[in-house]
Parts: sequence; C-alpha cells; structure tokens
Amino acid sequence: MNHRSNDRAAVSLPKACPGLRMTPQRQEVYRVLMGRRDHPTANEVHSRVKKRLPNISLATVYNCLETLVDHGLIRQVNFERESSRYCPNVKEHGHFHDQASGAIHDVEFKPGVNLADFLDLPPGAMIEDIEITLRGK
Amino acid sequence: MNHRSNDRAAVSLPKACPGLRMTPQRQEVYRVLMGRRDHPTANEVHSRVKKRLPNISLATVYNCLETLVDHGLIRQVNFERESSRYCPNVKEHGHFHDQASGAIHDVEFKPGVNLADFLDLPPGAMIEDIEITLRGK
DNA sequence: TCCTAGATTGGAATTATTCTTGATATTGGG
DNA sequence: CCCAATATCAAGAATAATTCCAATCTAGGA
Repeated sequence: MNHRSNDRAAVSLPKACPGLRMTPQRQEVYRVLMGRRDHPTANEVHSRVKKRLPNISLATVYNCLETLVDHGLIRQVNFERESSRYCPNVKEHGHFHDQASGAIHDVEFKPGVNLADFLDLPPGAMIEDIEITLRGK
Repeated sequence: MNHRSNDRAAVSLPKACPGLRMTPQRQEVYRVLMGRRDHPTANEVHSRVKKRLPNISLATVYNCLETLVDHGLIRQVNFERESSRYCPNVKEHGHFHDQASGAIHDVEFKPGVNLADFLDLPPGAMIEDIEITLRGK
C-alpha cells in the first residue's frame, strides 16, 4: 500500500547546494514551500509541515527556513512590521500587497530594465539586493 | 544668555494638519527628526528628545511617531527585521542601505519615471504606496 | 471656570524570533 | 562496519521591539 513513500521526492532540490545537508525537515519545509507558491509565515509553514512531520518544532522550522534562505533556495520577505514571510520565487522580483484581500502577488521586472534607469543611485553604489513592495488596490 | 529659548520654534509644523493637536512632545519629536535628516529608530529619537524633555517616555515617543506618520508628516521605514526607523523625507523615495558603513541614503526617483514602465503590475492595480530598499556597496 | 476628549506615563503584556542546552543523527576515515 | 567529529534537532527560556492598559494630566470650548 505504501508505495507512495517517495512522494516527498516529487519536489527535488537543486543539485548545486554546496555544504547543505538535506535532512527530512529541510526537505519537507522546502517541499511545502514549492508545492504552494504563496508567501507563508514561519507559523504557516510549521502547520503545513506538521502534516508529514508531526513532531517538528517551530524552532526547527525557523532553522530550516534560515538555512534555505542562506543557500539561496528561497527568499525571506518582510512587510512592514509583520511576521516574516517566505517566498519560493528566487528570481529577482517585487511584491504587491493587496490591502483589500490581503493577498500578495509577485511582481516581475519588465525585461531589460535597469535600476539606474529610474533611480538616482548614489555614485559608485554596488547593489546586491533589491526589495520592492507595493501596497494598494 | 538664554536668548535662544525659542529654538524649538525654528522648525515649524506644516499649517495643514487637520485634527492634529500639537503638544510639546509631538513638536519636539518632529523638530528632532527635521533637525537631523537621518533615519533614527524610536529609541534614538527618544534619546534625542530627552535632551529637551527629560521626562518623556518611550511609549510617548512611539505614540508621537505614530501620530506624525498617520498625518503624513514623517515616514516609517523598515529594513529587514530591524527596528523601525523614521524618516523626515515625505517625498516618495527609496533607501540605499550601505552594508559596510551601515549608513542609509535616500534614493530619489528620476524625474518622469512611471512604475508601470519597469514593473509588471497586476492588471487594474491601484498603487498607494511604494517601498524600495537597496542593499549593497 | 469647569468639563471632556484626547494625551502622556510607566509598567505590564505581547509576539516574533533567537538562543541555549542536551540529545540525536550523519559523515568520513580507519 | 565502527568511531569520533560535526551538524542538526527539540523544547523551552530568553530577548527585544512594540503595544496595551489604567491612571493621571492638559488644553480648549461651553
């Protein structure tokens, strides 16, 4: 009956993750994030992961999320002072926060745009990370 | 000697602030922010304000800051999970966070740029607020 | 002047997150 | 295959920023 035991391999991790030991907990945290491409908080991730790993602790979920972020497999996103959210979309992108529904949508950059085209950057600035958040609707 | 006692009027509040009662605390919080155009945390504001109002409480500073933000006189800015910072620059702008020095610089939009020019906004989105944060250098 | 709504205060409470510690698990070398 | 070294996990305590609360206080209008 239990021939589905390898379900959790359905979402496989990128090959190149040097120095990242793939434990069941990290695997499941990652799987849960990729399986539903929204922007859950650590708490929400914890709830989802517990379906398969009922004994996992919130602390471990935080640890896993941090590790995955450090390895560039997911992104951490902060809106205002709310709880951090975690985003499976690793591509550079922004977020649109719909105030009515509370929904969060990814916002892609139009192809070929350059930061310096619309922002007055400090001279000699090397940008390593961008965060764009829009609120409205 | 103390003919400078009216210093605190040096930074006057905008006229049109309907429904905003200007108390000494709010006045001083505002003055302190305008007097040094950086991005202090509530704690830093508290320290600065205490020079003139030694008995002001941190709770009151939080209250004043919130009120001023609500009235659009200052802006609240959040970087990552750090403490909120407060910004006297009300114009629409972004922030560049220099990771080496820790300094925060305002980043203006180039004149005439339009969000929709470089972002793939969800159709029909009404943007009410933008937050752009860059890290690097 | 008196009244009332709104402001201030200090401390307690809250909440997300991090830290600590001991237990467990995994890996690579022998 | 076994062991030591290392990494991870779990549970709860600790932290830190912020908010809440209840008790005054204050200013401005009737």
